[in-house]
Amino acid sequence: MPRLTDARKELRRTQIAEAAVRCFSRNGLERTSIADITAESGLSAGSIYAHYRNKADLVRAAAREVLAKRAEVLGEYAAADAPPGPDELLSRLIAAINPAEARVGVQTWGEATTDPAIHGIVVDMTDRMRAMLRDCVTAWLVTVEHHEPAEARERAVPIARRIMALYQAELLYTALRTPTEETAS
Amino acid sequence: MPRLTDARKELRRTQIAEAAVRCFSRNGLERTSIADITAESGLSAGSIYAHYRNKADLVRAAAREVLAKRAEVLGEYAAADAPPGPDELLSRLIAAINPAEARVGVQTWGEATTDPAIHGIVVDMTDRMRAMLRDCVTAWLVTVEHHEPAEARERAVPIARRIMALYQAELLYTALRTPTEETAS
DNA sequence: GTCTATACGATGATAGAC
DNA sequence: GTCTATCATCGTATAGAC
Repeated sequence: MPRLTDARKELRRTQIAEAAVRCFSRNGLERTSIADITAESGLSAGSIYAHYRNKADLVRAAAREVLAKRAEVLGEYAAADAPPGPDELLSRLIAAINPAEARVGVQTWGEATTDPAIHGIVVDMTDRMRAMLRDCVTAWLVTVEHHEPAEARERAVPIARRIMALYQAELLYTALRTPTEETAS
Repeated sequence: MPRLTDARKELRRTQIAEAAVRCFSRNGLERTSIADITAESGLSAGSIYAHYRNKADLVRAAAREVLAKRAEVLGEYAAADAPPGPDELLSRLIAAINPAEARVGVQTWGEATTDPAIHGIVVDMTDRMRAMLRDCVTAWLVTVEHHEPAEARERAVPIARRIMALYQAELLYTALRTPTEETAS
């Protein structure tokens, strides 16, 4: 198996997915047509269908990309030497919010209410983020607040849940209050 | 102007809108076709278009209905003699959440990120709910906590904002964790 | 792998009878 | 006002050349 070819293939896939995300951010998941994505990516319909089975497949990939990027930011904080406290953690998460991705994120929530595939992705990513937040808070409770590890792990759960909730609300706020940017051309 | 006729007309409108909400709850805003709504309401396409200019108009009406119902529940608490504290207030709001309406609510968030009309409705209703929460908390601060009215009004703002955020997160949680009910037939 | 051109299906909306 | 039947449009997906 030629790995180089695989790498190029994957590169094209993300190129298409990123163009799709820009379209979604502007026009929404369903209102975006394949024609819109061809215009945004510079590729053709045939090329897109060579990389994705159908539109739903592309939407799933785009959803994963957006949510994974959010989780990634969080992962960096979790691995930091000096774990930030709950307030600081929330502040940093909020500061890292990108308006365009926030819009697609909220659109993903809406789609998840009816589409099982998207639902799975959203629930999975949300659970993963919450687990990372819990680990982050646990580390803070132990290192800075000098709690016992067992007790810290226990107390971290509701705190992480609260941070997640406030973060989601802020994401919604950003998605609704930030004007859609025009096409960069 | 015959008022009776107007009343009947309005009744039909809500009948259609309620059928639409049930469809939206199952299949989403965009995936629901006019045919779906005719099946659910028992009416015909022609009849629906006699009451709504187009599908977007119907979606707007449905969005308003769902959000207004949520605001209505809150209004009752605000008018109560013994104003509930922040925690109690949030608990009651959460207890009043209806899974089907939660799903449609989250769908409207997604739609609001790209549709100006829906955006206006959502922002308007959110602001209105937050204002009611603020009044509710203010009343509690004055009556139960014996704060000065002026100070209470000041301190109520961030508290109301926090309640709203946690409520929205809970709404999302319900929308995603509650299975879609089958068609009642 | 990528393009152009096209087939096919779905859906929003309308016309006209009752 | 409500129905049935129909139209026109749009968008996904494919076929076939390069």
